[in-house]
Amino acid sequence: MSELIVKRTTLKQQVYDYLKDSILLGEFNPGERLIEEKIAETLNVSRSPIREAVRMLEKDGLLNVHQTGGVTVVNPTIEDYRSLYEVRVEMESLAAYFAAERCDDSEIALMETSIQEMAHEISIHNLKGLLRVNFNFHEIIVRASRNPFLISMTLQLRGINSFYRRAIVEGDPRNMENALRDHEEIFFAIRKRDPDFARECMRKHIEHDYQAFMKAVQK
Amino acid sequence: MSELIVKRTTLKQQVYDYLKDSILLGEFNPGERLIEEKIAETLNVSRSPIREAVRMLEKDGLLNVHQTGGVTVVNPTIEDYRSLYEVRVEMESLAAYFAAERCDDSEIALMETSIQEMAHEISIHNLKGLLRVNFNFHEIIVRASRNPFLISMTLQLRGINSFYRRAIVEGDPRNMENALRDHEEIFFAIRKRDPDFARECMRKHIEHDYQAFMKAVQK
DNA sequence: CCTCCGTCTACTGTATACAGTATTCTTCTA
DNA sequence: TAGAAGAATACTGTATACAGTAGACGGAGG
Repeated sequence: MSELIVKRTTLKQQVYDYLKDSILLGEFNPGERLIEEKIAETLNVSRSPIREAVRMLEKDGLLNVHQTGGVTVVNPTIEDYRSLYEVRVEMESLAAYFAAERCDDSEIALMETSIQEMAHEISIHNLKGLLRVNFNFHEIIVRASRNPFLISMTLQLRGINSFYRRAIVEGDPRNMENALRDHEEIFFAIRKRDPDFARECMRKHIEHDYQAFMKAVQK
Repeated sequence: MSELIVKRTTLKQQVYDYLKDSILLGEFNPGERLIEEKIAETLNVSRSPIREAVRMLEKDGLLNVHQTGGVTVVNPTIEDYRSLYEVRVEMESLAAYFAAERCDDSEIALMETSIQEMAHEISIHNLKGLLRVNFNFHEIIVRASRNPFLISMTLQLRGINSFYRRAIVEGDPRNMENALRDHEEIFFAIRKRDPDFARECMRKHIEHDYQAFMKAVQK
């Protein structure tokens, strides 16, 4: 019975998920070359689904194509991150604006829960949990924007952005306390249904994040 | 000798280009299902490169996956276009802002040329040329933003947006005259190196475009 | 006439095979 | 010892083969 459900996914999707997770969790080093045959062997699948997954990750901006064929894990420069944040600050601020206009009560409840969870993770110094719950808060807001393009593009940027992200937390514990305060502020603005204020709060928050990120990466 | 250059492209890339053009030029109808074997036969290639091209177009948002497998050409609703413009207005305005800060003289010259070409295409009522040169102007500005993420995402949105675009021109010839005036205004702002003004001009322009688009699509 | 069930077909998902080209390694020469 | 040429190897790009499944079609039972 549950087998029927299990079988409802394709190998190419599983490979895609596996590779994406591996890249984002740092199990492949930035700049490292990916060999189709090796992955095929590791996962016990043929190269066909792998090639398709690779093409998708390429479009996600997580893999670079070598002109001669073959792909490497993306290795963003400081300059790339500057560009990324230039766009991210605009997109997520816009998302906060729309979220304040459009989100429903259940989403507001989710945000509140997320903030509580974040406080908890901070108190127990759980790095992995912090990263997860932080991502989660932003995702709730972005999805509350009700704009599929904004959602997919923001999440794509977030993916690329999550490379050295753990360094932010490790670099200075107070970063996350500040982030929590930012989140609360954003949450209040959205709950008050004040789009412009929500937008400004988010803008400030992403700029804080940018500064923390840059400080953490300078190493 | 030139053969060496010619051979520097893969079938999957050619298939990708072919399918993308076909979709954007309306040679496949929105919602139409694409059959791998048919395309393979048409292009005299195997299904392998086609499958990879399809995965890329899927990520571009030009093909939808059917849960049972198989893909259909995307068929955006009015609501989708509203979402699209919500994002596009923000991204392209931001691009204009950065372009005013960062573009060099050669890019300014390109913009000027593009405007002249547009005036010419209007005077000879060349629909296809108009679409091309209009796209071209926006592309110059977006690239002048020097932000790779902004560039790729904006061009992606533009791709999806180019579906019913010809209807704008066909609907009312004055739309393009207005667009030309908008372009001039944007150009002056960028040449004056006035980022904020460039941003506002672009914002107004995209909003005009949105109105013209919606009016044209209501049919 | 409808609908339920089976078969048949068309298509996708995945594996495998093969050719061609980078890349690496080796060996020879200056 | 450095550098170049050539062979061996490692990968990719593409084609083909095969299995499984969804949907179409058609016939039997109500």
